[in-house]
Amino acid sequence: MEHIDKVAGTFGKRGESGELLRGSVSPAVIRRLPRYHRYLGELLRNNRLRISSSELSKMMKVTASQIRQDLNCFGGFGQQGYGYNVKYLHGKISELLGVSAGLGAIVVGAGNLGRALVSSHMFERRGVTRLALFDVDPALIGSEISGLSVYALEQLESFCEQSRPDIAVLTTPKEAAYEVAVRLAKAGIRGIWNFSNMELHLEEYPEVIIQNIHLGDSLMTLCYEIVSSAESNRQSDEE
Amino acid sequence: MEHIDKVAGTFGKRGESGELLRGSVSPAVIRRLPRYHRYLGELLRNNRLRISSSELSKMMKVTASQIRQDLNCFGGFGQQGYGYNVKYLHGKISELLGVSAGLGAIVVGAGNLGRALVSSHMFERRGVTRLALFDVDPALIGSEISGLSVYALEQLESFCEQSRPDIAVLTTPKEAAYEVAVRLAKAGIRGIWNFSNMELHLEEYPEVIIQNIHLGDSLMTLCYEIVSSAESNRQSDEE
DNA sequence: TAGATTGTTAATCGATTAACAATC
DNA sequence: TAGATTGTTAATCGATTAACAATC
Repeated sequence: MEHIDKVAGTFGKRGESGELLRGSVSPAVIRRLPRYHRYLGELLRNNRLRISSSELSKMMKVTASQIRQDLNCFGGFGQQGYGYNVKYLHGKISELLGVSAGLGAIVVGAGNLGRALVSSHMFERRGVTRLALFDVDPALIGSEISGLSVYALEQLESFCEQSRPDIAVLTTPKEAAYEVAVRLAKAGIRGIWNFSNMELHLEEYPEVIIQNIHLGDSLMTLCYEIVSSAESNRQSDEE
Repeated sequence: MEHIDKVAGTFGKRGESGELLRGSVSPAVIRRLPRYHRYLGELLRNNRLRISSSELSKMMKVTASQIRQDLNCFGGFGQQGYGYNVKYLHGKISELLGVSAGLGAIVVGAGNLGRALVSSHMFERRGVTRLALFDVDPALIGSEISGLSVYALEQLESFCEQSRPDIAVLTTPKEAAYEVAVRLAKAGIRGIWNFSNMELHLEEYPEVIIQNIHLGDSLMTLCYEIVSSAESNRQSDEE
């Protein structure tokens, strides 16, 4: 493994303080990072020591060129003639994705979706600590879901002041979403993972990073493709 | 409204049998359609009769050019000097997205996420009928969730033969996903909305459309951005 | 008609792929 | 060393934006 230590010491686009530079990387590349992370995690579990961009490209159904190009945005993670050390590369991408950053998350809205998300291993598996849930329903407040307390929404600010969560998962009805988002922003939240069906854009708080998720949009593109494929079949039948 | 009837009769890229052509439209455009649909639905609820690409562009934070370019892939839905008729355009996009196609969906896996999805209004709101759930847990089989029966997974094939669902929402554990997907493909499903954490690619059944959803990936890009913004703050502090 | 706004072409920008020199 | 495979530059492709003629 000594060659990897050498690589790590020699290459890599780093800031003065040694961390990896992320600033100027294109969104397209960033969106692909979690997928690399997943595949490398799988290889790691299978005890693979090394992988070449060409073998990985076959597994992931992307070009080897893209893999090399993407990884190189963050530094030279591989080695000519050898490929990539799976453990090392997985670790580097983990680092990029903040797996070791110790982020904490709260879930606002303890309905079906809130429960489903908080009950999954999604957070812990990615190094994110689940801290608490919040809801307005008196029947839920004070109860426990998946080992976490459900607090009253009024307690949001005091909780944030004490526990400084980084991420808020928003699963409230869309009517409440904007108000809650502003309260979260004021309370110093750093990112909002928004599943409420209201698209959020907090112009007043540009420092808060928002991911608007619309599961319905994804269902609709699936429907589009189903209906379109039916149509093209019908058309080729007619020919 | 007569001008719109005229537009509808005069323009539009249509096949011989009159339906809208979808075949050659770029994926980037298709992914944006559901968002147009949402914003137009909102305008419709607010009783707006017409909208120009430039006003819509301000609402949606995209360029007016992109809106016109996108909509024109499917035909001339607007009118020079007037803009777009909200109801007409919303209807056209609904049609494109298959809202009126009468698709039916089953949910395989009645865990937290399966329940959450099936309990939302997501399907009916988009013209998709929820038909049933399937699970292997004897405690769930025979019960009802959100007004739908939970069947044993063994009944999948017989149910599909009878009710011909178009879409299967897959929320099984990842170990089961591939086998279930193949069974669904054999049973004639047309699309799989895959939330299991296994990426599906059914090479043997290219006619089956698969949408692999990885919520964890989206969480990770949020983490990436949070950690990166912290880093760039730190760096500018140092200067 | 005059003003507005689309539809559409051309120009720009960004992302992907190909190719190959560097190098392990 | 020879073979393999990266890192990186150049070429291609696709998507976005700008501009304006067509036209309602």
